[in-house]
Amino acid sequence: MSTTIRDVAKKANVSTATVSLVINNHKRISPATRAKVLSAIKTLDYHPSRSARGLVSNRTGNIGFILREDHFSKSEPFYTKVFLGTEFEAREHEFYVLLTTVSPEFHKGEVLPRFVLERNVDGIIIAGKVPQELTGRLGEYKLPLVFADYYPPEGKYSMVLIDNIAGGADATTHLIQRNHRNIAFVGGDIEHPSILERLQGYKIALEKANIPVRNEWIITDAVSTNTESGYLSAKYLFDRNPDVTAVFCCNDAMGIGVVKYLKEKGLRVPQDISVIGFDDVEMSAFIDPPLTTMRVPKEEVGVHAMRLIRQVIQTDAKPHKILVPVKLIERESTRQL
Amino acid sequence: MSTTIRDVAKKANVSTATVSLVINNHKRISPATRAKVLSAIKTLDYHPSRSARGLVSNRTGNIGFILREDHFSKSEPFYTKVFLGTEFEAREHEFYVLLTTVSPEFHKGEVLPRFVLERNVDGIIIAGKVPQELTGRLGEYKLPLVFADYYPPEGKYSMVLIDNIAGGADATTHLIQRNHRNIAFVGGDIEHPSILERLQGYKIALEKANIPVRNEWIITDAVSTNTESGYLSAKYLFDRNPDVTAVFCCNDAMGIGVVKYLKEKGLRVPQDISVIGFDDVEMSAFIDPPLTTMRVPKEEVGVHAMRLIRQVIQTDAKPHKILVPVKLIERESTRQL
DNA sequence: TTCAACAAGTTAAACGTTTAACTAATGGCG
DNA sequence: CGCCATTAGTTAAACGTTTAACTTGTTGAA
Repeated sequence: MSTTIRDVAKKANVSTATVSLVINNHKRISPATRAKVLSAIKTLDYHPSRSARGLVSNRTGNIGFILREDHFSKSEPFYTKVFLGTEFEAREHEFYVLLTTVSPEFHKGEVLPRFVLERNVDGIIIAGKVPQELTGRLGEYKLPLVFADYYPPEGKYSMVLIDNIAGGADATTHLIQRNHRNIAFVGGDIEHPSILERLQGYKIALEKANIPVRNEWIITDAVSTNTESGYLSAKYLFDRNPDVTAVFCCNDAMGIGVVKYLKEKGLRVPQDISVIGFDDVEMSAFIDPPLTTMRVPKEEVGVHAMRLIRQVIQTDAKPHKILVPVKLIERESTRQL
Repeated sequence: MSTTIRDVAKKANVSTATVSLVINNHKRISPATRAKVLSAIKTLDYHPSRSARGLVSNRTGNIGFILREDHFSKSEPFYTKVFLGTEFEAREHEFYVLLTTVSPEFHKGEVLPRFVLERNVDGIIIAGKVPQELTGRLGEYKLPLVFADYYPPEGKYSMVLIDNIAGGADATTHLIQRNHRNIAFVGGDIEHPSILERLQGYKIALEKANIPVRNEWIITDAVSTNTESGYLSAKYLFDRNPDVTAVFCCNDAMGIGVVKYLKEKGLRVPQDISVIGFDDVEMSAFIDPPLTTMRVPKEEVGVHAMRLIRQVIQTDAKPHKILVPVKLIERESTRQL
């Protein structure tokens, strides 16, 4: 078949153990032998078999990446980009990422991702909100776990999060600085920590500017955080509160829905109503008007997650938290009042 | 550690070979023993180790999925959805998909995806256009290969393709039926077979309707097929050909760019110019006006690709080609002249 | 000179499966 | 009854690595 460690050993006139030690950068090898072995490896184009390695060392070189089905396939390639960042970082360090999606209603009986059961990963990155049942069950296996853009109620894991509070505050402040006072917040699924935090930021900014927080301007009862929900939330909001002049949307998808509703209703953005989103999805630059938003560096989140999981695997360090900052991107959906 | 085949064998009072045979559905086992073994497996919650299996049987249960970096991260989650389809189908059949991206300019010296070198996949799905150098090099390994939404110059592989010719013809016919005669085609990167085929469909439809094909209405020299290129192509087109009344864009991304240009120029869509796209990207429904387009069932492409690769692996059948039909989605960017 | 300490490498077992080759039991047929 | 075929299961080798334990050779301090 293909070349094995034995072929290399023979060619370099050493034992297979030596070859293995070279591959794994063991110190017990002299520079001379190391060079000899490396050259043999190169000329034979040898690559160790993953399966064999995994079998004996219990390190597979794979990282699992778990994502909710609907998060992956939704129009915003948010988690796709997080995944991409993970992939880049993984490649640098000879890891592979096994992506699997889970259904949003992961329930008791459901089987865990196969890579867990078959011990085919060294650690797992969980991106986005996933059902509690899943994280609970996963916790029983003592696989290293890292969360990205979400964290479960029990806080014993490493995670990389977006600085949603600061972002939410910055977005709101942007509107306040443009003389808006009647600023609404639109966010579905308030259960999601990220969204809750953006709301927190909103409140913090208002309070700092001495503007009272009014609950009727905070719409958080949509089922989901997509364009459709944004549309419906906007309808609900403006039917009851015609005096609102600016809307901070918890993400661009909802923002786009809000804009859509406003246009249908005959209100102009930003002349009549200012709208700011969050995420800086690519679509946002192309809708009419281009959406002002908070840019979230998605790939970076993935890169950090991968670094964290490697850390956890190699040096079971204690839980660690990374906050990735966001940045205001001013386009044309907000204006001075 | 975790439970092994030996634990199961002991519990069921049989040899490990028997357990293995049961797992692999071998016929040589009596229903009684089979039941006994299965029950032991269940109570012990046994799952065979991937690594061990892979080592001895040379079947890893993994399928590689190769995609160009820029295709994966681009705003249209086209290939993301193809991947998702693959994942669904894979899960049904106990396969795993290892996704890896390659750089668009894969050159001579560059290393192949690691899952190839480390024999960690049983077959590979290549989605979208990839550098020739890559497919050539991959061909040397005799790994089963299946192409999705692209095929390389040498036609010895199985593939699943979108019926671009019929789709291109249908899109063009849609415009013809609405009395358009001056219909342009906008498509970047004509090297891509899909786009060439859509252009073919365009020509076929025109000829069938006895409308002469005019080369100055066919813009195919953009570097890429994104929104930016669509914008530039539209500029080029309309600067020279103000008499064009409808544009068939080779994909929605370019379509959106075209619409953007037209609006900036003060032309209304569809009152002044009709625009039709291709792909039915989710964004298309949300731009202003919502884009008429040809819907491509993306997940389905992935599902078929996965089925094909399984076929090739299990029964090295001869190359096989699947055509997935597309469907007109009429929205508001086209109108009767 | 002796011997402990170290450096550099080797030996061989182990990882958890699959599978070819073998065995034992049973049944059918002349 | 004797023999062959068939069925149902077992034995043991093999897959390609890693790694603990061992060996051999060298250095340098007492």
